[in-house]
Amino acid sequence: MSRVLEIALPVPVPGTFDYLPPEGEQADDGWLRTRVLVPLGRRRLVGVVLGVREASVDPGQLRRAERRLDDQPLLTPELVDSLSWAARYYQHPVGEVFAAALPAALRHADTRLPARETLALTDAGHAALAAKSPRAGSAPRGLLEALAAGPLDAEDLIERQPRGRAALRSLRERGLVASVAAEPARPRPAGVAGPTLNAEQRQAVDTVSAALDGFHVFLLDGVTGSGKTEVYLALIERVLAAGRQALVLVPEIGLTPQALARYRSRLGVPVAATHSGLADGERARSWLDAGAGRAPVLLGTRSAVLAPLARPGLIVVDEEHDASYKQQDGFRYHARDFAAVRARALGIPLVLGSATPALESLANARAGRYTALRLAQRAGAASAPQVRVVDLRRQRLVEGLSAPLLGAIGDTVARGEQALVFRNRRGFAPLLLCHACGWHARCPRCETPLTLHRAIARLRCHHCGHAEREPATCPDCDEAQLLALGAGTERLEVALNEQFPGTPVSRIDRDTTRGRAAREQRFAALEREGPAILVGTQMLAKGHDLPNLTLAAIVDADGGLFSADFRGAERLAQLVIQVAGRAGRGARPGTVLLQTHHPEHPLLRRLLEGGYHAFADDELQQREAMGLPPFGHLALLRAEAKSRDTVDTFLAAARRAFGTQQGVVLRGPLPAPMPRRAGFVRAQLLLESPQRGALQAALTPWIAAIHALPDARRVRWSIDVDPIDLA
DNA sequence: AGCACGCCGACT
DNA sequence: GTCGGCGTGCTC
Repeated sequence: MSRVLEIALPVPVPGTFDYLPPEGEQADDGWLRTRVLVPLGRRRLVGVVLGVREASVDPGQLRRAERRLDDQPLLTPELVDSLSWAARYYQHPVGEVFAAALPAALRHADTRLPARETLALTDAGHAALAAKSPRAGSAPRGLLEALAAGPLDAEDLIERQPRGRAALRSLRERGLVASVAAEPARPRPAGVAGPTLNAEQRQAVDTVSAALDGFHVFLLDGVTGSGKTEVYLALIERVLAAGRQALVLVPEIGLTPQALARYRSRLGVPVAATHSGLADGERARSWLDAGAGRAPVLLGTRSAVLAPLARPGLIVVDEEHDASYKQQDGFRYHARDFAAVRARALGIPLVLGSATPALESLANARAGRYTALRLAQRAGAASAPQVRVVDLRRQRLVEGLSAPLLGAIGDTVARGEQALVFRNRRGFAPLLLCHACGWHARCPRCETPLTLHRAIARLRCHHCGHAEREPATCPDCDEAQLLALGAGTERLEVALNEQFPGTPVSRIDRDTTRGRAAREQRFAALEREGPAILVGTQMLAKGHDLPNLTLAAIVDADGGLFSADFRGAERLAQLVIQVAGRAGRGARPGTVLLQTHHPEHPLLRRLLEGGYHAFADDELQQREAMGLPPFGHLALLRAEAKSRDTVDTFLAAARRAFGTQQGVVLRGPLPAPMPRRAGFVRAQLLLESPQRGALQAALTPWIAAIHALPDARRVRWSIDVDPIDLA
């Protein structure tokens, strides 16, 4: 009778591995939820101890763990349970799920976390402050002033000030600031009081506050500008007052320095953050602080939902409809859905906020599983924007822009206001065509048309990154006349510059604006500017408030109306409402123009006449009739390989392994919407069931069988439970 | 995923 | 005669 450690290891095989404890040590409960270093084959890996139990095989077969890496459990029992559940639900190897939950800095044995450093003014620093030495308003000055009240944590200090890291380096070099042994000054300044809540906001806060002691999901369904964040802040204050923690999830694009600063200044407590802009060590520190209860608030993007919480009190998912909550590779979890699982396990409320809730969430609210809280009033003076449709049929167009649209932009800038032109396509033109022979530029690896980027004279594949020079003549027939068809954001920028000479045109897309900081800078500049035109992609639809923006235009709504994907219409409706929300946030009313060849399309009419909820009613009916989410449940088995045959053989074998299952329909092999990508051939099988339980029951043995298929090793395959698109 | 083992082609 | 190609199999 020897007890063994059950360990989750980052290898793509289902299940855990058993190890004996190191020589001379006992496998007792003290090992639970710690990280250990173990040998696996020729390698040494870091794993997490999920259990301690009697050996299920002959202990003589087992190897010994090398050593433990943590004195204390790193995860909470609830997190281990929830992640184990997620591994089963999403059909992903449990070791990889735990590896995904650990911050990168903790996935290796040689972890050395940056020590916490407390900084204080030196005598020279005090003197400089008194002598008003760094210029008022400069970043170094800001840091000195912050330190005047007492020593502060280094990272905390840096985040209080734009360009804080560079400023701190210079202060250190000049000997004005130094590391000290003291604790950071506490208590920090009390939170700044927020605006008085309106009746709707108060009602929402009261309703959730009355339910802080148990699991409940609230859908905070509030129009853009209705002040959802104020509701979150008021709730978090109550949770903090009760000595508990709050976890706040925001979309990838939403975790701006401003947003973070707002939470920090309003709550007056340390707010730990996790986002892609942070160094690994800092992310790990936030994660550990949350798990140890040192961080009262954890604010982060998708993966923050995988963090441990020592004293959980509330989870908030802002903009819960946002697609960035779904992980699209590896462990394909949905952070909003996993937040619900954790809130239930933790016995705490979950608040989902959105102006355009996902149809899943609306259906849950309608079925009574969630409690809907409505915020219908725009806060302050802002009034709802007016939406107008521009019928594109038989219109003369300038690079896709109609006369009414150009007229509206002209009027807007003439009034000294700003206009936003939204086009979901980067580059100059999505197609380069030979007028003489019909040749068009295609990606050799994906077989899709290449996008022309004229400014850099290159053709680029937006699916795999392939790039080549823009040809001067047709490679097939040598004809000089190549036509650039269609208009992306780059071409719109050129056209708008020609149409509105003298008005600054600013393009905001992945090509012009890489990274969070660049985006913020662009927006910050526009916040102060007078008349301007912004052209760009999705990036424009959210984020920064631009008070002087009064016109928003959607150049092409037809893509969403006739999308191959079942979520196309939902995405378009969300985009229209979100873009509309960007116009007229200040005192002036906003207008939204929507260009389409199908002004009579029923979904568009419903959206414009009845609003998002009327649209959602119709769309939900259609989904129900078609057995699609949220009424039907889906899982997608994707496969790709260098040769078509390999993919087909694998999917045929997977299909046979499935057989037939009660209440689950298997469709396919279907060609993927992108049948070739980066030199790989792709295809997929789709499982559908009206019952989540039936789908799960069928999936578990099937995935086990697929792991055992010899053909599975010849392809790259993955399973996507609850896919958000079929691409 | 790594990392081995293993059996067939062009090279010092 | 070897170096190395990637098919096959395993990892407590």
